[in-house]
Amino acid sequence: MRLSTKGRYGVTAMMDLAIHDNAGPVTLADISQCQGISLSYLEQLFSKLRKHKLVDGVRGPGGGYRLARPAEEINIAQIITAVDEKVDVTRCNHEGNCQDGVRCLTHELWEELSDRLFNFLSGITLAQFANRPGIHELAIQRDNINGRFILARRQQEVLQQQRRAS
Amino acid sequence: MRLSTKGRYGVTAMMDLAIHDNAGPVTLADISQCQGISLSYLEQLFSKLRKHKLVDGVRGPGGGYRLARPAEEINIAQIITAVDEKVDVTRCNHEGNCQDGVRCLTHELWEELSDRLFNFLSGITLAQFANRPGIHELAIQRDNINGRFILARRQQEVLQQQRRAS
DNA sequence: ATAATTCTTGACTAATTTACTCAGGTAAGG
DNA sequence: CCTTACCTGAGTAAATTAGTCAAGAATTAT
Repeated sequence: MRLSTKGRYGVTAMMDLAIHDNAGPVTLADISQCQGISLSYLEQLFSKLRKHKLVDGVRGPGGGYRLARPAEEINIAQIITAVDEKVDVTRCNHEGNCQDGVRCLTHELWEELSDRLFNFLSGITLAQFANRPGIHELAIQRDNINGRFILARRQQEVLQQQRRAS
Repeated sequence: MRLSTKGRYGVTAMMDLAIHDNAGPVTLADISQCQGISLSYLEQLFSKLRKHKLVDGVRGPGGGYRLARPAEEINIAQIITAVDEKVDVTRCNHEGNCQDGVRCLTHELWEELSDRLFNFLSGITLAQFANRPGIHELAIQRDNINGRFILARRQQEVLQQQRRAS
């Protein structure tokens, strides 16, 4: 049982967008350099994320990608199915023709397993992780190390505004 | 996110053993023919299952494989880790050196995900599925169709004994 | 004994999937 | 109109999967 890098890269990148959500679009070049993922590969992944309405692309200078919805409404299962095509452990893709055209003895097991897996992953949203205490501060540090100065500065501003407000 | 056939075959085959647990050892040739899995491939899988003390091999005529422990004490996670090597979705195998030797921003996410996945799979035992109502009767039907007459007969006897006892 | 049965092991391989690269677009902003 | 950045599709090396093939070792039935 494993998650392909596709799925993992997808979630990691989406987490990046979620953390910088209030600081404007994030470029793939940034994510690529910062996380050590090939740019062209990221483009493929984001093409799928876009088709599944999870991100919006903003073209031109100052552009990049941003979440298509609030981070509260995006969960891990959505991301993984978008880039990885499936969260399904049955042999027959839920069709029930696993053994000689009939459902095998363990078909129910796999169905139940898939469903419970999916529910489990659906219950975890981007917001749950992005809003953890200290994660934004950590992200700013990282961004400065990685040369994402503009992003780090905008992020810092947002944070200070929030502090003044509270 | 997917389960390799290795993991699925492993669990399916173990389920077969669990269902026939009280009817003596099951041969790989039986499982192979009945479930349409290559014999040599099954041998590889069972070699691993044996090394992980999940099954016992009984050589010679009338031999086969049987569960090394009660079905209550064998869970899905054990089987999958035995044949599939891992239930881990981190990039770094829990080592925390995902990004340039340091733990990446989402390392905790993957750790938590892996742990929860593992716990989830650990909670499902072979017994839970093998003891479902009607599953033994269904297995006997299947066995007769598939020419596993000896196994079917022994199974039938055990069932009748249980009925008399209750 | 010896033949039949079944597990046991290891080396080898075709096919598929993964994780990319490359080469060319297209849209938006300055 | 030029730079930035998204967007798309085709191709490909490496790894993994899902096997095959061949030989041997232990056990039981005759």
